[in-house]
Amino acid sequence: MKYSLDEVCPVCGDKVSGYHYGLLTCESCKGFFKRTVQNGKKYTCVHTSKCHINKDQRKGCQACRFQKCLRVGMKLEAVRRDRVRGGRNKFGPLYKQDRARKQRLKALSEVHDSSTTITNSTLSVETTKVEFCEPVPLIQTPTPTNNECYVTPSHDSIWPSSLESPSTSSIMSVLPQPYISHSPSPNTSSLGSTGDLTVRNISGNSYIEPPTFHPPPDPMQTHYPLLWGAHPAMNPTLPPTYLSMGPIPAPYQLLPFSPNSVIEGFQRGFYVPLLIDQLLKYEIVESEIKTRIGTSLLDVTHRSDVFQLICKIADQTLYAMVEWAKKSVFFADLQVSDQMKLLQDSWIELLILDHIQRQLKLKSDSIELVTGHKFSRDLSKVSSHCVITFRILKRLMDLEKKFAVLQVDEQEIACLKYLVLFDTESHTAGCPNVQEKVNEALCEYSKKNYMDQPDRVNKLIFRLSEIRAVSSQIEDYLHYKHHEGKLTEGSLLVELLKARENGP
DNA sequence: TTAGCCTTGAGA
DNA sequence: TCTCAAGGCTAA
Repeated sequence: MKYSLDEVCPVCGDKVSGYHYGLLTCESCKGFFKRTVQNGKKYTCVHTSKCHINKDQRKGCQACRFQKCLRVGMKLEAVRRDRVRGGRNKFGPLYKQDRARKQRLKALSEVHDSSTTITNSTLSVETTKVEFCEPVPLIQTPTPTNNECYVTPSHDSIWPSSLESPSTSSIMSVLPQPYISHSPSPNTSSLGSTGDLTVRNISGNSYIEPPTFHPPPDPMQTHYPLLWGAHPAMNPTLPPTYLSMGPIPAPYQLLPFSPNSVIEGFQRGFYVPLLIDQLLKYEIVESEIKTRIGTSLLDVTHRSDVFQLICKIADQTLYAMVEWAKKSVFFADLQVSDQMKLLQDSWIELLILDHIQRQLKLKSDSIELVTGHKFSRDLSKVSSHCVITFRILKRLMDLEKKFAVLQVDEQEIACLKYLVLFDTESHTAGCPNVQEKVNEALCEYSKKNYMDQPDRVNKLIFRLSEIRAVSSQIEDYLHYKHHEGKLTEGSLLVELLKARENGP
């Protein structure tokens, strides 16, 4: 099988040699993944579990390399327990499907080299191209902490054999896995398993009363002024670039989701566990974001304007997201260092979920941004030179479609956001079992309200691994754009991007 | 330990 | 019979 030259290993960027353990990877990552799983290797990241993996640096950190293998979708269950050689496994149809999809994409990008149409209900229609760029190798500047990750040997695997993997395997890549563990962060909260939360039992399940909100302390503002210290206008030490970008964002307004929403656990005819109701307590007000973006970027007529617009929207959404998180159940009581760690790890995925949520609400034929700008969904109009952008857009739209098919509701989205937010690799002591609690509530919600869809939660959880894969691509793309000088220094987006790269 | 090449064998 | 994704081997 020949693979096109632009096929790169999603783990390290090297040339792919074929499908290995679930996806197209290079020979070395295939071997690395196999060795790791077969021999039950235990790796420790000497930095912050955020080492950037590329062809040159892939040998630098085994822990992060293996993490990335899992993150991009390499499948543990494809490593054979019995080590039998040859033959095919159950992923054959998956590979076939993926191959067909790539063929279609390739055909599309070869045929079309025109532009993406951008329209706005209030603006004149202009044509522009969405930019395409390949990611470049990145330099990681780690700081010392201790994070480890290990796998149990494949002969101890829970899979009965390589050819029979449980249907729940997709969950393994998202929820805390028996295969992977991380040593706790040195900066951990004092909150215990339930801390000062009140646990009450409803229908055999435990739900958590919301903790009282304590504003996080300020010491970290010095290091993360944008993330934790409101707006740069309040802080004259910050670079002036951001200040020139638009109106000063006041603290974001967060409206209660639905003041009288809980009536004995029922909401709009749906049974809603109290925990989910708490997750929905605050929601980001889009009009606020729009207002703060101002009018400077509304007249989008050029491709660079589009990128700037998207960055500005992301930046302002991030401000709102930080405020949302800081007021949210579980999160509010964490130490600031833990809060930041969680946000640093999840902001891209949260942005993706936010974007998908908006598209689900609008049900529009085009992709609609918070500013009202509309983008055609016709990928054939994306320049064929921009392979990465094409792939990101395609994957985002595929994801969105899957959410639409499932008719994912806002309660479920709220749960997914929390699962993403608390998908910490370091298992900080400040947020024990949050994923488990949210997962339980989601299962309960799904069981009660979608009785005809017993595998609905599995499907939802699987979407998270897809979101994670796209976020990884987006992160690489943003690093490239940053390297190119296309991102605004001093913006929250850049701050988070750097924090993710460098660690705290 | 890594990574490139080799061998194997089920399924198309 | 061919393909190709598993595991194995081995030089660096």
